[in-house]
Amino acid sequence: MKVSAKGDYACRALLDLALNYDSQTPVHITEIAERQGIPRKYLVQILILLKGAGLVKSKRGVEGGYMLSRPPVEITLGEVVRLVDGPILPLKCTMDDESATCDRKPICGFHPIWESVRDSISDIIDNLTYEDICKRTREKEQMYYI
Amino acid sequence: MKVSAKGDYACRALLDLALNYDSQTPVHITEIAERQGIPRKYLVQILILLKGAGLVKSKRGVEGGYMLSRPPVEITLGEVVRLVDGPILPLKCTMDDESATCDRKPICGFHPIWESVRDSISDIIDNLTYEDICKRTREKEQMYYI
DNA sequence: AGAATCATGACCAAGTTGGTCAACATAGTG
DNA sequence: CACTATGTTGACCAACTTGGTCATGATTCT
Repeated sequence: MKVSAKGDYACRALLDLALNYDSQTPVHITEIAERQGIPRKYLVQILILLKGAGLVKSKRGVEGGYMLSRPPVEITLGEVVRLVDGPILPLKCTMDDESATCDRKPICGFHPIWESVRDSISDIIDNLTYEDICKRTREKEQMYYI
Repeated sequence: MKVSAKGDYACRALLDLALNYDSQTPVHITEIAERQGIPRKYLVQILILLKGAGLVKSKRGVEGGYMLSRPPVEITLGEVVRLVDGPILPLKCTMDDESATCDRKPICGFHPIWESVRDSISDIIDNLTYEDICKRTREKEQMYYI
């Protein structure tokens, strides 16, 4: 698996929005950027990508900003990572893409190994929703401030 | 985790040598390259890297070539992948490197998540030796030829 | 109208990837 | 010794990716 800086930024930006989900008011980019330590101009691109995928929606104008378009419980970490950074474990051998299957597949001893690696990653990130992550974050914040 | 083409080549080249380990004779580059479908000139660099790490040893001259410097049971897949492609899950957040720890670590909800992903990958590849992989490969070859 | 904000596309420097090529060193053979 | 097959090394390179910046629009609210 690879999680690029961009992927990390996307995950954190979504967490920021998820923590704000209940208020039903948009958060604007500058706030997210400052709170999460993400370059503002770069964050713009990332949010546009997330919007294109239907994860967030935006509101223009003075009181504008971004908000989650689905409740946090319906967004998994795996969805976000795959959207931004592409397939988990991008090795020709393991791509399900019919065009790129490697011809050694039937005799390649590594094939089932890479698949099991990929599956064990998926198990974790596909079963983790932003609700879980919010909960963890709030717990951590509490511990930190007491 | 990321497994580049180079990493894949290294894994396969070592498998080729591991399958030949019992004969105690060196295999030369061209053979490995042809059997595994690796560009010959590129394979040279990879083998030099593996030699530098003490995984293989070489013999020059007419009957020269490469051979494993340790029995297959003492080489894990994790060792190879980390050597060629660097740390599993290279995200600042998860680097144990003391210089690069992210300052949000104590409150970052993602930190433990990435760590558990990394650990579950390590569990698989660090407990898999080239002896296991040889065995799997031989079984597959049998099935294929019958 | 004007201010605040999102939207879009062009651009860019630096690093990584996946190689190739030429020249040299060494070991075995006749 | 000379020759040849092989390993060794280092320079080089094109293409792509990463992680951004910048200028300019387009909306929306007041």
